[in-house]
This record gives sequence, C-alpha cells and structure tokens, in this order.
Amino acid sequence: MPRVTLQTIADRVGVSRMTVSNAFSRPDQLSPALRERILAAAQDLGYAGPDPTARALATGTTGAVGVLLTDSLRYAFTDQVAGGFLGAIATELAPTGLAITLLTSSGTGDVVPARDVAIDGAVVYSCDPASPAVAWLRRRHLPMVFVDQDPADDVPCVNIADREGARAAAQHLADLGHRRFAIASALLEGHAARERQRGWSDVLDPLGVEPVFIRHPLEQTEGVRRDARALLSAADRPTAFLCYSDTTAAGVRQAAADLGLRVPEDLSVIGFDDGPVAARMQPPLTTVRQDVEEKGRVAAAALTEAIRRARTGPDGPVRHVLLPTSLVVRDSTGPAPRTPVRPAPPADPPADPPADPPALSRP
Amino acid sequence: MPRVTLQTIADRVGVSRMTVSNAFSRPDQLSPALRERILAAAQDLGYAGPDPTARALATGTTGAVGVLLTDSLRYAFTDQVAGGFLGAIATELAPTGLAITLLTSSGTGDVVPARDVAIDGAVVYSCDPASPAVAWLRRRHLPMVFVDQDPADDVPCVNIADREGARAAAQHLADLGHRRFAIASALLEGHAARERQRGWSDVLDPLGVEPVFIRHPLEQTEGVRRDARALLSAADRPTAFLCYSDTTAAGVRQAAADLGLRVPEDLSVIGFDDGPVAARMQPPLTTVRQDVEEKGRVAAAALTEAIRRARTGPDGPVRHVLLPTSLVVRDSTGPAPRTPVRPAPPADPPADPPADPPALSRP
DNA sequence: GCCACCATCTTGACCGGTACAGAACACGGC
DNA sequence: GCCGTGTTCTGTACCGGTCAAGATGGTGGC
Repeated sequence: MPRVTLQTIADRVGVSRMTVSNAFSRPDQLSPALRERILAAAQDLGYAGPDPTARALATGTTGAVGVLLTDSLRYAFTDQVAGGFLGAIATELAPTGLAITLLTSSGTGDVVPARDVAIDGAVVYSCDPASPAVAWLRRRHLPMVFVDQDPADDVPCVNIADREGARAAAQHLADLGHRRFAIASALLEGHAARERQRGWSDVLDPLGVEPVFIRHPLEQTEGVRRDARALLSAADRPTAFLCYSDTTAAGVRQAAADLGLRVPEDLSVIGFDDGPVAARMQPPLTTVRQDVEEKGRVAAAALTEAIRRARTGPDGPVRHVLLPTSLVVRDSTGPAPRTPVRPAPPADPPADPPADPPALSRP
Repeated sequence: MPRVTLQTIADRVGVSRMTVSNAFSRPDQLSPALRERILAAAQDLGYAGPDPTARALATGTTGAVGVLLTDSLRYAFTDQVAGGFLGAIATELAPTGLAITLLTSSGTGDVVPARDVAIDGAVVYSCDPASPAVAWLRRRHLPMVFVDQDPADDVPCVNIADREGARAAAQHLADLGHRRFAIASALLEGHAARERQRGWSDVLDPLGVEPVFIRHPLEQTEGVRRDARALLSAADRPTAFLCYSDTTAAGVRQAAADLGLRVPEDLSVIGFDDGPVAARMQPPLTTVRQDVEEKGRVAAAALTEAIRRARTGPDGPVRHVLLPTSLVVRDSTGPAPRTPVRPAPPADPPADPPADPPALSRP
C-alpha cells in the first residue's frame, strides 16, 4: 500500500497540498473549520504528521544537534564526569526541543556519522582536533562549540582553567613539604592532559622535582592500580600522587590500600574534577573542582547561540569561555612523612598481583 | 555566496549532476580518472559530501536511531544502570555506523522530538506506553523495540524476569525468618515496578505479611533516606527492606546508618539490578542481578533486525526476549533478629533530620 | 562485418515537504 | 458602485539529492 503524504490527504479533502501543509505547520493560515476537516482526514488515514526528513530538507533544520565524543560512546554513559556534563547539556537543551545525537569520533569504514548524519550543529567534547570527524564537521560549516579542546579562533570554545587547577594541586603538595612526586596521567594527549601537565610542571620544575609518570587510558583503574602498586613498592617511593582525575586517584588509592599504606599519613593523593565519588571516599579526596554542570549549560547555550547566528548572520566576535577551577582540600593530603615508610607486605596478597613492570617514563 | 551542491561541481567539471553523485556514493559507476577529477573539484570548492538531509529524503534512511527515555534525559547519563544499558547499545550499534539520537518522552509544547526528528527506528526504554511520544513513534510506523516495558504483540520486546527476581528476593528474606517487611518502591508505576511488586506479593501474601511502603522518584536517595529513617525509628520497625533498586537500597542503608542500626544484624536490605555500587558497599549488598549490558546488546540487535525487516518484509513473528534475573546473596541480609532492636539515638544527629512524616501506604 | 555486451555517462522523474507570490472572495467605508 | 483591506486558499518553484531506464561509444565473438 502506498504511503500517506500531504497529497493523499489533499485529494481526500479536496484541497491543495499546500493547504494541508498549512493545517499542520501554519494553523493561522486557514480557517479553523477546514483545518479540523483536514486533521480528521489525516487521523483517518493514519497520517503521523509531515515527514521529518522532507521537512528538514525544505526548511533547512533538523531539530537535532550532535555531540561528538571520543571513539568510545560507552564512556559517555559510564564516566560520571562526562555524564554530568552531557546531562547538563540535555536539560539545558530540553526547552528548545532539540534532540541530542551522539556521534563517535572514530568512523568505522564507509559510514561516518559526523559526515552523514543530519544535524543543526554540534558540540565537540574533548576530541582530537585533528580527527577526521572534527574535520568533517568543519567542512560542513556546521555551527559548533568546542569543549575541553584546544581553542580555535573561529569557533566558540568552552574550557576550564586546567593549568591553574593543576598548579594549585601541585603547590598544595609542595607546601606540605612533599618532594617525591608521582603523576598518574591520561594516556591520550588531549588538551586537558597537556594543560594539566603544564600546571604541574609550573610548580615542580622550579623545585627541581622530577616526578615519575604512569599513563593509562581513562577509566582503566585496574591498570593504574597495578602500576601505582609497583611504584609504591620501591624503596624511594613517592610520597605524593598527582592524578589526572578522581577515577585515576581511586586506582592509586586502591594500590596504597593493597600495600598497607595509609592516606594521607604515608601517601598524599590528589585528584581532579571533584566528581561525585571524591567526597565519598574514605578519607575524602582532596581534588581540583570543576563545575561540569555549568560547563554543560554554557556549552549548550553557546551552541544554540551559534545556531542562531548561522541563521541571522554574525553579530560580534565568537566567544571563548574559561570556567574556573578551585582546589578542594579534604583529607587525602597531609604533610610529607619524614622518612617515607617502606610499604609492609600486604596482609593478604591482592587478587591481581603486579605482573608486568609499570610503564615508567620521564617526559 | 551560494551553497555548493552537486550541480555546482557538475558545472565545474562539465558532467551531469548524477555522475557527481555517483562519484561519492557509487564509485564503481564511473571511471577512476573522472572520479578523481570530480573529487578534486569538490575538494577545491569546499564541498563536504552529499547533504545528509537530502540524501535521507531520497534514500529513506537517516543513519540514526532514536532512544526514547523517560522525561528526564539527565537520568540517562546519571544512573549507572541506565548508563550501562545505553552504553551497551552504543557499542553494539557502533559497527553499523548508526548514530544514537536521544528522545525525551515529554514533549514540551509545539516541538515533539518523537514526532519531528528523523530516525530509522527507535528503542523505547522504560516509558509509559500511553505517553504521547510512544504514540507518535507508533503512528510513524517506525521499527521499534520495547525494553522494560509492557509487551506489545506487534513490537519486539526485551524484558527481564522482574517478577521472578523479586520473588527470589522476598523468598530469601522469608527463609531467613523475617516477617516484618518494608518496601522501598518507585514512584512511577512502570512495568518493572508492577512486576516486582507482583513478585514480592507472590511470597508475602501467602505468609500474611503486610509490608509498609515508601515510594520515591528514582535517584532520589535523600527522600528514601528520610522516609526510611522515620520508618526504622518506630517501635515495631521492619527487620527487612526490599528495594526497587540498588540506589534505593543505598538510601535505606544510609538511614540505617543514621540510626545506628547494623546491617545485616539489625536490618536486612536487598536491592535490585546488581549495579556497580552493589558489590562495593560495606557490607556488600545482597541484590537481584540483571545483565543490563546483555539487555542493551539484545535490544540493539533487535532494533537493527526490525529495521532490516521493515525494508525486506517480515519473515516470521516478532520476537519477545525475556532475560533471566538471579539473586546474588552477599552480606546485607541475615537471619531475622529475635527481638527487633529499638534504634539507639544516633551518636550525632543526621544533617537532615526527618522533618515531615513519611509517605506510608498499603496497597 | 555484424551484433551482443559492457562500461560509462545522461535524462527525467521522484522523495515529501515548504516558501512565496498571487488569485478569489467577502467586507466595510465613503 | 468602487476601492482598499484582510482572509483564505492555490500554483509554481524550489530544497539537494537518488533511482531506473536509456543513450553512447568501444570491444570481442563468430
């Protein structure tokens, strides 16, 4: 059976296709009586309203905006910090009626969502700016907002004071007398990783401190735990751990627990993000706070603004927003121990013993 | 300046529009040499490939599938169980290149994503089947899959054995000798809430046990905590708490902690879902396990299958999948105390004292 | 040398709507 | 009776692609 379109209804009612279209999209353009008749006929024929695809082509708007994330979409739903950010975008966007389309940065083969999916604009969240997906979005001349990303001149950007936050964290530990540092950083060299690294270096370099590094993909707390354990088993083990995120810090603290090291007496640990878990840890985690909800709200607002601009023409330079970070001192940091405690052999050996040597490196 | 379309490129190269289209979408339909020339011209003109909207209209596919969620999208990113489910959908869908469009069940005013956004199909996750959004999707004759939803004959459904799981939970506590029950249920009367209620009643009714109820919106642990505290302060307080989810159970356990009640000695608590937090609680939570990842995978597979069917014509009846649940006994449940302990006044009064009376009800 | 066949490119119709200008008609004022 | 105004509806031209069938020219078989 053939599909029901505007024409089907028009024929049935005996009016022009355009009038039927108006019945749905411009109620003020026809008499209420006729509109009722048309709507009734539509109902009768099982017509579900103007086809979104066709309407999108004709009007030039799709009613959806994209959110470009790193390769793994799962991350968006699993990580609490990313989740908070996306949730805030969703609530900010809700009144506008715009749906959110999730796009992955990694195109698998011939289908590339960033190139092939119809959207009105996009938020690019913490992606490699050189990735093909970002390039496609740019070529499409879509209204965009970059978040946690190297700023670009021609695109609105929302960032946080990564460097200042990291600096505050390192300074806090330095003030407490620590001089043997380890850093648990991200494996991927993103904007945030680079900036935080700079912040840590701002403090540590002048002190002549050379931290030991471990690097892992985000969310891989087990790897962090294993490598941190190896690091903390050494005779000249670090007394302070700077971490890329709260999740990373959780891995480090598990390693400390494995080895019977007390936090903060034997080891100070500092996180980043101040996500939901930070305050719930025992003892609560000292960390660098960022307001992910605000970041989401600002990003969503910037995107709707960019879309508006694309329609009405630009009215001023693109805005770059930098949100503040602040050090939240809780109980996972304390004065450097006089003589670093050699970790006692753990009471019962951890389920997953350190098998392979940790990935050490100095930049 | 005018937009670059296929025609622009066709004019430039001196071929027909169709040939340019083929250069992008059907490389085998023209000589490699000409294709190179066309692609070069396209590159030159800053053409980003065929317009997704127009292509969608012509081909009838959009490259995106919808996921319809309850009113609050934030929930999708915040709740770990929902997150696990959606993450599994995302990974299962990744190889197909389909993007995921998030739709809210509550249309705000004139824009209704479920009616107005172009998609190839949709997963309906735990929504009110009578909601307008579901009705719109159905009227659009979109390929659909219902998840955690009252089954419909003409739609593929994926559900879990809610009732059996709840029954096992209640039976476990009954076997331990408990006879004074409280139930922390969901505020919204969804499919899962109803089924679990049935499962609990299957066990409690024959025993003549009349549980006390508290109900709260999902994720509102503070409300649960407050009302549970009031309930547990009574002289004839319950010794066993059946909870709608692990999150709910966490609220109940906080209430117990507030009152100095020990779990499981003074109070047995049982959750539902076996999410990430269940095993991490102290002591670990006894709960009903469901495999949300599997649920996501099955749902995604069922959706691609439904989309395929819509194209090629049906080849058999629609499938209904019921995934198993199982009771995971950990350390939050134990034998019913002989004489229920009257809770001692808490050491330090909780930050948020029970202000208003709890919402008690018997069904 | 003729015809079938293939690769390559073109033509015209169509996907299902919307924008915009204008036609038809009723109404009120003078 | 005429004209300006407003409402209501229609006609035509798009929006930017793809599909299916046809034109064209070169190749190979016999």
